[in-house]
Amino acid sequence: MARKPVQQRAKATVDAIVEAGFIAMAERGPAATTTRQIADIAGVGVGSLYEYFENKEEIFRVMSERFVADTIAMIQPLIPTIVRKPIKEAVLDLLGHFRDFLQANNERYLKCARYAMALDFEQHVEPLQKTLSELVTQYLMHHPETLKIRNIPTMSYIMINGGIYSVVRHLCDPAPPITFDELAGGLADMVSHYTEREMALVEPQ
Amino acid sequence: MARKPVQQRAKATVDAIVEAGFIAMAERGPAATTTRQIADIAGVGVGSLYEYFENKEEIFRVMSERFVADTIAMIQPLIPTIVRKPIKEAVLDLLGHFRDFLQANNERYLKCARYAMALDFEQHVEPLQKTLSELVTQYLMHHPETLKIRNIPTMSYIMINGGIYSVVRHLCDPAPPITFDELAGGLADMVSHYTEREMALVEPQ
DNA sequence: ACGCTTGTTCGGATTCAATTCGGAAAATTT
DNA sequence: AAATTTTCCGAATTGAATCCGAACAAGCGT
Repeated sequence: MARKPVQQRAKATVDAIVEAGFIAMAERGPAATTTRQIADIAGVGVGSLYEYFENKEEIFRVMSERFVADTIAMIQPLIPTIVRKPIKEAVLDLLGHFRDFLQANNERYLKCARYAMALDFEQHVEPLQKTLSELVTQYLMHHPETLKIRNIPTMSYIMINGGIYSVVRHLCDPAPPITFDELAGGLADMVSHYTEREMALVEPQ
Repeated sequence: MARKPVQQRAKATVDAIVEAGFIAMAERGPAATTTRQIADIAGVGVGSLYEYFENKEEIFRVMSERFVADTIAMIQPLIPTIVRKPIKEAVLDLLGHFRDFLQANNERYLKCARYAMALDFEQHVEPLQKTLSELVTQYLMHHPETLKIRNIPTMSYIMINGGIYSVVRHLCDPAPPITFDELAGGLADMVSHYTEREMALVEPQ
């Protein structure tokens, strides 16, 4: 950000620009949105964009950050409930909330996720990964028997990355080969089967 | 493509442009490559780009298509060998080849995959998905006992999407939290455990 | 080999979006 | 209410993408 807004009026301008960024991106996609469009939607002059943002990229960057922060804020309060559920229900619950979140406001965040996963690829989603890792850790602590599972960091990595991508990809697909419930159920089965099999393998020793 | 090259000379020009596209993309990333750079690397005038490509985007599109086609050509001959192996080895084998393929030529295709997954998101990778689905089908036919598994299309969808993304993401990450071998082993365990657990569940009936 | 048609190359001219800049307007401070 | 700081703006600049028509090369029938 080139300059910090100090007056109330300026803060409103910054908000309007970011908001306009979401609207423009949802309408035409990130590549096709111009600075003039964003400025028009926000109701400010083009020059104003550059008072608070280095360039167009930074507007998208701030949008990504807000998206990730909102996602985390959505997940955090779910954690206490989720960690007490059986594994399969826990996954289904989390995925259901995630889908609703992505689709809210005319899929604002779904479109953003698609973009965030594209350009940044790791930069901004990292805090989200961290939150989900935290969720996994807490889940394991609530289910001590699962602590025997090997390779927990690896499986966590796979499920978080693969899971997020599969869901975003699926929701973006206008003609998906499977339903969302099948996908969610599949991911839940994947986790629960892995857990059960691992525990069965370790038990005999 | 605006026009088809009919003479040999023109075909060479088209090839040089696509080749230059790969080089420029590997050096600076897709967003920072200009038409002039591509033209300079290819050793042609900027105007020549537009003889055979509608616009810069189309150059990237053709690159994506070539990448996917090459990936498929890499996988096809592996199928007969892979389908005869135990599930875990089969996955490890496939992933190893995939990694080597992505990293060849100074990671040319890895950089391309990152981009292909970004903008297109489904358009051009679809043939690859199809090839991998075919591989799964053939694998199942060589291991009839696995046909009892439920939700095969769903699991196939998850493993293909989540697997490709996890691997590409991991290879792009300059400081990955786990090693590639751990990732590959984890994916292989994921598949094999799921398979074993599903077969155990269906057996008793 | 020669003229004619078609295919190819090129780089300057054009278009369009991103970014800059300097001054006007609004808010805040003195 | 003057001075100072903050904010806003849109015309001007910059640079990249794209167009275009002239010049060059290849194929082809005679």
